Amino acid sequence: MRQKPSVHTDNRGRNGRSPGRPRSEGARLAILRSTLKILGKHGFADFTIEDVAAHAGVGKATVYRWWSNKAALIADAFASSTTRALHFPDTGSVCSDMSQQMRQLVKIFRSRRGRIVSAMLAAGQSDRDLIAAFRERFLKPRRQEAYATLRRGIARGELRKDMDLDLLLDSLYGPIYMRFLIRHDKMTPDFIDRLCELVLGGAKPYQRLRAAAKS
Amino acid sequence: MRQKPSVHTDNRGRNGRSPGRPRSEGARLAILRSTLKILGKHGFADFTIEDVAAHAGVGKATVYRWWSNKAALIADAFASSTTRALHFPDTGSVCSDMSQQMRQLVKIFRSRRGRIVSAMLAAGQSDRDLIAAFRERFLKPRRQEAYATLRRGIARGELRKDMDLDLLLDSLYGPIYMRFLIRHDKMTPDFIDRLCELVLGGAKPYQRLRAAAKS
Amino acid sequence: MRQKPSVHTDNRGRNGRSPGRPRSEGARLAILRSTLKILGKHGFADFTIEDVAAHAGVGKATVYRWWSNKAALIADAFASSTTRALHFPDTGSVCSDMSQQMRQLVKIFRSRRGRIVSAMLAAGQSDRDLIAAFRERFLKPRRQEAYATLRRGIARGELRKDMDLDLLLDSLYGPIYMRFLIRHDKMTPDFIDRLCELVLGGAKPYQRLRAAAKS
Amino acid sequence: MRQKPSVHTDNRGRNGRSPGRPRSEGARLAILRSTLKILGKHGFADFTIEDVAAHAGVGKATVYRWWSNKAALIADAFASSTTRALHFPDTGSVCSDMSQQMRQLVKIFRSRRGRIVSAMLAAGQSDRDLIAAFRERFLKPRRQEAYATLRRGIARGELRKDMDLDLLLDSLYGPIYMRFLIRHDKMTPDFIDRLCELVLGGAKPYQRLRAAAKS
DNA sequence: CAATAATCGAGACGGTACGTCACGTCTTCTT
DNA sequence: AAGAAGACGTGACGTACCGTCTCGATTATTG
Repeated sequence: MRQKPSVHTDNRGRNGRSPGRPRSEGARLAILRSTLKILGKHGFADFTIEDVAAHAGVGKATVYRWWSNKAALIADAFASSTTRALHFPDTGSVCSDMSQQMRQLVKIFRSRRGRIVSAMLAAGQSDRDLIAAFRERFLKPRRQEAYATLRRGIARGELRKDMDLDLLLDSLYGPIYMRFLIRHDKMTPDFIDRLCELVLGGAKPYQRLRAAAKS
Repeated sequence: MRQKPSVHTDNRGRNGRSPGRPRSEGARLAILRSTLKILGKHGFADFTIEDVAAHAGVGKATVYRWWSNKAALIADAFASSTTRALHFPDTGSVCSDMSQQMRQLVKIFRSRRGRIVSAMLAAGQSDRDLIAAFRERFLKPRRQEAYATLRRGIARGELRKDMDLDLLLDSLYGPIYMRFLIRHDKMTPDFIDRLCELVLGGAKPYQRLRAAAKS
Repeated sequence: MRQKPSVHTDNRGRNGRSPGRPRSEGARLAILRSTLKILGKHGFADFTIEDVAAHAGVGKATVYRWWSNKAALIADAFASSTTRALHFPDTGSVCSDMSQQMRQLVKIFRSRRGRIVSAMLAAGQSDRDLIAAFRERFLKPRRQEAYATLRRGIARGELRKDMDLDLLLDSLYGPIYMRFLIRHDKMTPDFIDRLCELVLGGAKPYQRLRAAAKS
Repeated sequence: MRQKPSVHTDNRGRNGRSPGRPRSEGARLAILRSTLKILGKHGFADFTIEDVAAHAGVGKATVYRWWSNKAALIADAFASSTTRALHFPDTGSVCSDMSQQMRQLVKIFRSRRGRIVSAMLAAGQSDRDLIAAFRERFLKPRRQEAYATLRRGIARGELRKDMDLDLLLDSLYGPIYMRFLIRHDKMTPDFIDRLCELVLGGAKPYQRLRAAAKS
């Protein structure tokens, strides 16, 4: 994303190829991999394009040819690091569906890849394209799945029909992001469980409240 | 905070003053003001000490003499910008107590001072001292007040007695921070209201659930 | 001259032609013309092969295929710019023979082609092949003609029989080159005349000195 | 010479000093010395500011702070390398006065310092300030002395009273510069002697010609 | 009142990374 | 096989800030 646009005018011929030497896929991958590695190791503060190029065995100009600045490179690298294993299970209970996925997210946040996420969010605070990339590439795809999970919960009568799903999701994930970024408190599995219980508890249909109260 | 310690060996004489020219209060204030102004205008990305010094009409060395690095300066400037008007009212209802304060917070986040907060959180991602300063100077003082507000709610029977207050506060504020930093959704008063309703709804005592359901 | 030799192994077939596409004469000429144009306009300092190729509508590789480096290209371009009109007349007097040719040389030096000569001499200071090319292609051919002119003068008794012709020619042309390169003084026709008079005056046979003195 | 002018606005106070840290004389000298050393060793072609800075143990910015480009640096370095030993003796004969100095010049041209001169003249072909510096700093001072030497010759009756001294000097030095730059012939002491004889021979007063012829 | 001492603005210092440019080579498709 | 196109690794360019330093000037306490 956010490559230098002028370069990408689509002046390819009949056979669907631009003239000239084609872009080196090897260089592209090496750059993205080095970006992730360096971000994960040193964080954003001493992340230099020069390091990336050297580590990838690539000329600096090749980096700048395709990514207009640090932010674009980080966004692309982040997006390319296909975050597998963040899918939502279907256990028959919203609460456990959500908490299982949230635990996976926390696991990522605590891993070396978490540094990349925090670097991206940090850099995004002075680069609207970058934060937009985070939303589009990371947040949105997962939200789509989350909607489905929550709708199953509604169908099963676990959640109110008129619930604002975005509000609900922010209430579930906001606390995680907050603890991740401000680091004022732990992100334990227990925290996740009680968080789900609290928030999803507030989203129960009113008729179920009575039943819950009776039990 | 975090001044260079070696310089401040306490060799003051009888009358409680060091010899030599005393520190210029004017310079100190000019530096802090310039810091806030530049952070508010350009964010953290192109915030330079050189700019601060020039803008404050001060030598660079004067900045470095009193603040050991960018982080210390930002933290100090941030702390000095006494955030008035974030106290918690006592209306007799947790929900409205909290939502009123949260609305004030959102108002700050949307103002030019919000850029300073986001700059601080961004910079904090690669500087543990800085994020610690944010916690100590900004988060903690307000948390203390918040605890009191919530405890009043418990006393009034609006919240469960065994409620984890930190979890509850993170559930209330996390979504705000998340929307503030990721900017994926609005931070309207209505959002605050429904957020309080949802989360505090999940924190009601079980006996009140029955009552609520009946009504 | 000085093409890359390895490429030019003489593997031509029966009909005296290599297989494959023949070299494009159009490209060759366009490159040489662009070289001269750019050298004449900008001098050697910001003369780039990239410019030449772009200006000639030619791939960079085509330039490098036929000229091993900048120097070779400049030398070739310079040589190709057939310097017409620098022959020596035969007026019956060495002095006027020489001065007429020297005036033509000065006219060239003062024209746009002069920039090319000075670029070549400048570049030659860090490239022995280039300065050698200048000698072989520009200086030597004219020297051959000059020798003939001077020998006619000797035959006519205008110059000493044992005169060192190279010394004499350097004494005549050296001052021109010096003023051309250092630009400390004018290169007027009058300068040429008095230069010839001075130097050729010193080359007169001694017996003529008496005669000259008597007159 | 040719320092960045804006920096040098003379805003010094009463006591004749600008505010701020004064320029480091050590750095200045180290840079000039490194410049000469590198030019003498590698010539102009692979003379880099980066090398100069590294070799002088100096930041690149310090070089650029005081010299706006390569040319200015070379000119300054060249000028600072006070070319001792190019004075004109007073032997009582113009011919030997001149030839002795010219031999010294040739000795310099053939030494490592000759590379510096040729680099300067080469670079001067695309930089009028640089060639001007050569004239002002190198050529002119020596010309002043040369005029005196020649005038002594006139006074002694060795040269014509109305001789154009600039023409005469160019006729003497032009051939040396030409051979130095084009390298088509030797610069031996014998060459110098015969050059002086030829040119100064052409500058003798007419009455002396008779005498010379008689002998 | 002089001496001492620490701070002040200014700005040069040795560095490091920046983003750009041209080098000379290469890899593609076209002629 | 040579052509145009254009990406490649390399390395110097000139700039911007970093954090440190060295000036003269200023402003206090100490003797």
